[in-house]
Amino acid sequence: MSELNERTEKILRAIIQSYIDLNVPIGSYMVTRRFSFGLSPATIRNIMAALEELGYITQPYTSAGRVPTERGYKHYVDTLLKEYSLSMNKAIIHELFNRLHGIEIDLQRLINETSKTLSFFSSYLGIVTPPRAEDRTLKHIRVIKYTSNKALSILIFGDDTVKNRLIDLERVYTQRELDKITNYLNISFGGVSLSEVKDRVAYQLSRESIICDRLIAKSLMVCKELISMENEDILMEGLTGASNLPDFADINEIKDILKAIEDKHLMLKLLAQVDSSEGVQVFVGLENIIPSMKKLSMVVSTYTDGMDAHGTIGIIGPTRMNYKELIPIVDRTAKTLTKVLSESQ
Amino acid sequence: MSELNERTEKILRAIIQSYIDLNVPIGSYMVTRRFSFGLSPATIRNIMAALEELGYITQPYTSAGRVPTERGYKHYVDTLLKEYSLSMNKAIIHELFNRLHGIEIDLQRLINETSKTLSFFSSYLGIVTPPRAEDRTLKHIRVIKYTSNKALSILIFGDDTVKNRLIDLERVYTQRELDKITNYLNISFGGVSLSEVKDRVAYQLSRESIICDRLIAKSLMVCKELISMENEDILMEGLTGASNLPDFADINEIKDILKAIEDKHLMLKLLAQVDSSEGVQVFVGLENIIPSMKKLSMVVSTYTDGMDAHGTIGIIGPTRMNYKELIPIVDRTAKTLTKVLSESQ
DNA sequence: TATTGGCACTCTTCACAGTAGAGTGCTATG
DNA sequence: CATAGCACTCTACTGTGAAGAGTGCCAATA
Repeated sequence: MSELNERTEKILRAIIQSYIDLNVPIGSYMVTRRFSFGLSPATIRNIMAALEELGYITQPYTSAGRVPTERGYKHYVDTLLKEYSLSMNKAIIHELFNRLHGIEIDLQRLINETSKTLSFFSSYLGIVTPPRAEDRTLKHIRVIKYTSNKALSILIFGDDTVKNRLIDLERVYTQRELDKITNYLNISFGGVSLSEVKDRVAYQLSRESIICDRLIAKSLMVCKELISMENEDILMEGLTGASNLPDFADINEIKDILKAIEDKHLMLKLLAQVDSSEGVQVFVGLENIIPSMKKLSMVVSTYTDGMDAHGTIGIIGPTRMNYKELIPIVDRTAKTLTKVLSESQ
Repeated sequence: MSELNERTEKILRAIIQSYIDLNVPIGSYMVTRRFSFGLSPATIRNIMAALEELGYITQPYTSAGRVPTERGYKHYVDTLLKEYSLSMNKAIIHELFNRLHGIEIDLQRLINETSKTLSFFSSYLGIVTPPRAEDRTLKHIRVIKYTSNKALSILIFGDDTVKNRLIDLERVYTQRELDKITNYLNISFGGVSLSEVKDRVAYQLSRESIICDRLIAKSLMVCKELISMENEDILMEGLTGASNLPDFADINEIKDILKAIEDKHLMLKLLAQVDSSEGVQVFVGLENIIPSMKKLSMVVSTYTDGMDAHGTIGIIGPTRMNYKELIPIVDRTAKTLTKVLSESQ
């Protein structure tokens, strides 16, 4: 509660919530009309002056209403997250579940649908990253002869998704040899997480001069190549209704978001900030990461695939988005996604 | 040349090109200043009145300059496509090639990069569809035992891309049986296009009661399932610089494009119009397909993957986009893509 | 001492009017 | 047939003034 007493706190929240609802500078009279604090506008005025002094709100110009500052939003969001008595409309919960249920089979589609759903409920940009490749475990590896100098390699992951690639061989191998490679790889790396595999391959390759077994060396090279293809960090977004919202009447906000979408690297940089152990996290004002995103905020949470890997979901919207409504939505979506994925195991 | 004589034609083109350049209603005086026709404004005025009569241009209000109508644009584009003396900046050709060269390996990335490139050069929405799955030929099929009731099926296509999926088996098969299935499928469908495979599977399944060979029936079922997964029509887009362009100062145009992106179905409906045998095609005013896209146009062309399959690339932008510049860009991009794909075979 | 009503003041927003300018159509003329 | 001239139209811009929302301060009050 820091430097604010309960009443001041309440009024700050009233101002911020009003501003979020109306998108208009909030004056003292406005506050008394919308909330029944049993206080006169004059009193509110005094408190507002104090809140301005403390940097929570500000006036766009002399004798205008007050608008929350970044600090104000941060404080507001903090109290929201602390209380966490955020309730949700039953209908929304239901709709949410329905949207994600029944497409467990295809992770890609599920991720896609999730981003659309987030976007649909928020009217802003929905972002979803797939479960981090590095966390996924390898279940089974197979290398099959294809042509004389090409082999088809297949990775099956813990969640039964499959990745594969044709790899070039520098000499002719028999299927028998390939089976030996396969065998070795499965024994070494079956059930191991990709990041672990990476480390082990690097270590073993460094020792390889001692072992001197050509086939095993080759196996490791194959493995290295296979894993390297897992680095791509796909990232889905949706901007479904963003264009409808009056919020975005200011064209520059749309431009800012579009600019963000353009550059996946920026996005990843943004998501790198997310702590996977916590629940919902809110980042108000993204300018410390991307200068042009000064007036944008991000609400994120993490989910797991029911195994070991976790991914990130969230939304990006204007700083003055409706946190009260959106925090539970992101929270719920993350939980629903985790549930759906766990069940499909 | 229809109802217009050469001089009138020239002036119509001057007006449209000026409007595209300046985005401002074009008056008679303006035309004489920007082009040296050796005619006075008064003469131009008479011709303009005639052009308005014919429906090629219109006045936003009494005594304003003229603006092209949809009909005007169509006529303009037709003459552009007929002449086809459209030249391109060497630097752009070079840049274009560089962007697409060297990533032949990964079709997905190539498509992605192409859409970004189109978007980059046009500042509008770039669209690229992958080579039509139905046109692709099947090179090799394999079914591998995975667990007692699951098998891993692998399709290798003519272009060496690989698709796979885990399929459920209703009883336990030995690898020997699966090999037999594999064998049968390869003999039947190796080198055949997917659409052809589809037909044949349907036909053979209808005759299957006669053959009565359980394994073959199962093979066909497997094949059917495998192919059905090929139906997804992925579609990449980019909107890289669109937000920078002054054209889009009108927020509604951005909204229209965003709305289009939202709905892949609409997009596919749009692209269904494209004739794969022709070169560059231009669709002015997309309202007959999607009402909200009245003020948008599409410039498209097709490419092939060096084998039998062809895909579509193009851009969608405001009706008053710079066709003169963008038609060659789309044309060139399609050709570059075809070239890059053919070389990587 | 905290709260409140009253009051003068500030700043934006909106409507309205007036003007400059670009462009037109028409007509008379070379 | 092309053109110069002219009266006319409509927009875009500018400035002004009034309405309104809101403030800060001060004195009165519980």
